[in-house]
Amino acid sequence: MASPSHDSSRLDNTLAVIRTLRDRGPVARVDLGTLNGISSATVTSISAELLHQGLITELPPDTPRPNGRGRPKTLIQLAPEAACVICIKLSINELQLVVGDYAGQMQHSEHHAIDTLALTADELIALLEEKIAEVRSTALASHRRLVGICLAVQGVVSSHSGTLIWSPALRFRNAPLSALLAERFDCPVLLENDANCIASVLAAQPAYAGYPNLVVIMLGYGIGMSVLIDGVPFLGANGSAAEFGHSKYQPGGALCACGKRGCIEAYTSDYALYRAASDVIELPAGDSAHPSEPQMQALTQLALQGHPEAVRIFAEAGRALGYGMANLLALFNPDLVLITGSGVRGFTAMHDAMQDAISEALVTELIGPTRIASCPWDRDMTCLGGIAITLQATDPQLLMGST
Amino acid sequence: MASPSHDSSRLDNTLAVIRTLRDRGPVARVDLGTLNGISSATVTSISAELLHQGLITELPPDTPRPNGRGRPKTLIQLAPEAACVICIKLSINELQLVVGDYAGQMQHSEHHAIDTLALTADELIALLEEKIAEVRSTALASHRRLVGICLAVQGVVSSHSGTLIWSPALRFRNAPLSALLAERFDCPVLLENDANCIASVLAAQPAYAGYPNLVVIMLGYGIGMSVLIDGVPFLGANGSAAEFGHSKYQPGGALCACGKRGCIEAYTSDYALYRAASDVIELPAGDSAHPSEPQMQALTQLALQGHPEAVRIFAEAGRALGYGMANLLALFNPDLVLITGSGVRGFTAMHDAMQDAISEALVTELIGPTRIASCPWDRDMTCLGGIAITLQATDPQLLMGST
DNA sequence: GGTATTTATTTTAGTGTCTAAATTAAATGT
DNA sequence: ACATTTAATTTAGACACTAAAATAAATACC
Repeated sequence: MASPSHDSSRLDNTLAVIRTLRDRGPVARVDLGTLNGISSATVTSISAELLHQGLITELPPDTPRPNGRGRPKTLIQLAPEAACVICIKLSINELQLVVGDYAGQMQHSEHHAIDTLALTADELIALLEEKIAEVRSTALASHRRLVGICLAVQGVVSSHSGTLIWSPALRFRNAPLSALLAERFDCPVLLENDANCIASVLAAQPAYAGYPNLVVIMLGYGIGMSVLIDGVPFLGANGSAAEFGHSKYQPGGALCACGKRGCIEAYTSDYALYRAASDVIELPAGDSAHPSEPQMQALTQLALQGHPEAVRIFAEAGRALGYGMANLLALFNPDLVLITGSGVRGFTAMHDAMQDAISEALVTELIGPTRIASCPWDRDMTCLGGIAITLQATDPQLLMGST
Repeated sequence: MASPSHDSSRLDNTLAVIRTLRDRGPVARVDLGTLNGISSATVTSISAELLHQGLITELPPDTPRPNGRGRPKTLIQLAPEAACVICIKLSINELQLVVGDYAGQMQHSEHHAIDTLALTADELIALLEEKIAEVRSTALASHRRLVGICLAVQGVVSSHSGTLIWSPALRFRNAPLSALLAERFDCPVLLENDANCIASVLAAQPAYAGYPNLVVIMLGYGIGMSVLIDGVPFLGANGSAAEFGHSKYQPGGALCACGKRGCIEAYTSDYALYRAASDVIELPAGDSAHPSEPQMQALTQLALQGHPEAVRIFAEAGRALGYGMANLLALFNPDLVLITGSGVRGFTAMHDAMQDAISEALVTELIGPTRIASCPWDRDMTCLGGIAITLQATDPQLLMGST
């Protein structure tokens, strides 16, 4: 219950300094002090230590910087080569591998088209081992060590235990991925939900700072969500919190990929939209259960141009989204809901029906002050987020280890 | 973003000691050390200070206690008279006033039958001022000072700003209650949701320890909920989070007291059950929009005894509750859901339909490890919780003030 | 009954971390 | 050249914690 503090303040302050440097690039010692509420004497002491460990470097004093009167600031920055992490994004039919440096920047990225639904658990592990080993050997040429690996997976994961519980990209379930890879590569392997990775990146952006309760909804092949409370993803008991896509719109309603009926996802996801449309509209050929990006763009265009059936389908999707959102507002009362993911392409066509549904569902007192906004989709955000999360998680060990 | 620690560890440790004493009664210094992970030298130092301030006392050494070998433990305990708090529970047609001592025990309790729905905001404030003033004068005869007042209200409150946003017990809205009373009585006035008060009490019970993500649902005239994450109520942006009663079961469904349709409350609350029943069953006379406890008990008896219409109505309520619960499981993934409130009297009659609805709504992966249990209803829990919350909130000032 | 043993509490000595203030460093302005 | 400004470092001191030693207060055993 109660569990107070020993003297962990040096570690806390060091981590805060590193985090500030990672979030904002080169910063001077004075500013590190004011930003983190510590004296510059302490910053001097901390940075001396980090300099000694090779985790940071001073920028050469001749670097162009805004000068005024007085002694110029000496900016310090994280040493990119001090460490690296590998992030693997696993989504339906695609594997993305990315190398991030100690400053959190993406150094290398590669995509592989994989028939993920055909893989067994063992085949997936073998594939991951192979790809990671390749990427690692090149990464280690320019970085001192590999401090962590992140698996960013669409679906339900138990971050704490490192077990993949269920993913729409895979046929098998309950696979303890982290443990096996951690042993093979001798470093921590984090298993993260893709939406949490994306949300972490968005939350760090200045535009979305100052929203302590942030909900991020990802529209796409499925519907993902992340709830950040003071910047920390809310995970729940076993990591399967924030499964917005499978919260209910209509008991006994449309069939969802999960096998149940009436989920928001069964109305608002790519496959749901395409399924509803292919009955009544002539659309590009292809796998209608797993519509491709061009297929979805064609459908979305129809809706945006006013095709009556397409308009109706997107409105119904928006209505389901709105009812789901009403539950979010009632239960989480967030400061901000951000809607992103590849499915934002059609958000304009859903927006009005969504707003109407929210007003229909909730009295104004319960809608509260929540701001709802959409946000352009950048496919690399997942891995950037995975890198940031992994570096932050492994920093304590890195600091302790090199003492 | 980042905001690390100064040297607040003395305050933290002192608060932890006080909290342990409040939760567990008299404890020896050694045990305070091990329970809180601090050395007993530190406990000696902290308790010397608290003794000096008169906030704790040592128990006389002859007090009967389990003896073994070695020097006997000297138990210390909070001094009840060091301070007091007043907690007022405002619910429909009733006002309860309670005085709590510094050890968190209830010292005095009184109930007043009030036609709350007839009150204007000004009349409520006047009434509260009068009642609080009375109770305070007697409380101050035996306690050194009044450190805080707690208003535990059924409905939506903004704890941070001290504004009552909406309550089913009152006709007016958006009343800044805390500020006015705080000025009048010259002490902090906390505004809390009644469900959060109850949940805090339950979470402190040993039986429910070890559930970091705890959801408490209160069935009764309305439906309340509290989400505790590591023992702390989740409030959201303006305090109106956890409005489970107004999350949706059926778009366009039954009419709710809030004016919208399809809320869980419109199926599962006392008034909803009684409304559904009074159409088809002969029931005791009375205000069917605000059924009394005897009225509800009569109806519940019918369902438990197998009256077909009553059974059907409770099953439908259970189904709505189950669908709502499914959303909770998907979105919060709690370790434990506790169902309490006066409405637990009918929980047995809802249980099976609730479980069926959950299975119908969610795949097992998303139901996860959550345990669902009911818990007997004790009407005094609200004020006990309000006292505990208020003491905990005001302890820092009390410590700083008397330095 | 006296002494050893056990356990609780307090005292002592020492460490780590922080800050304010003083000092040093490195620029610009006049 | 020298005053001014701002940054970074050094110094001196305060606080809080812990481990270990000392003290206190009981029981156990002979």
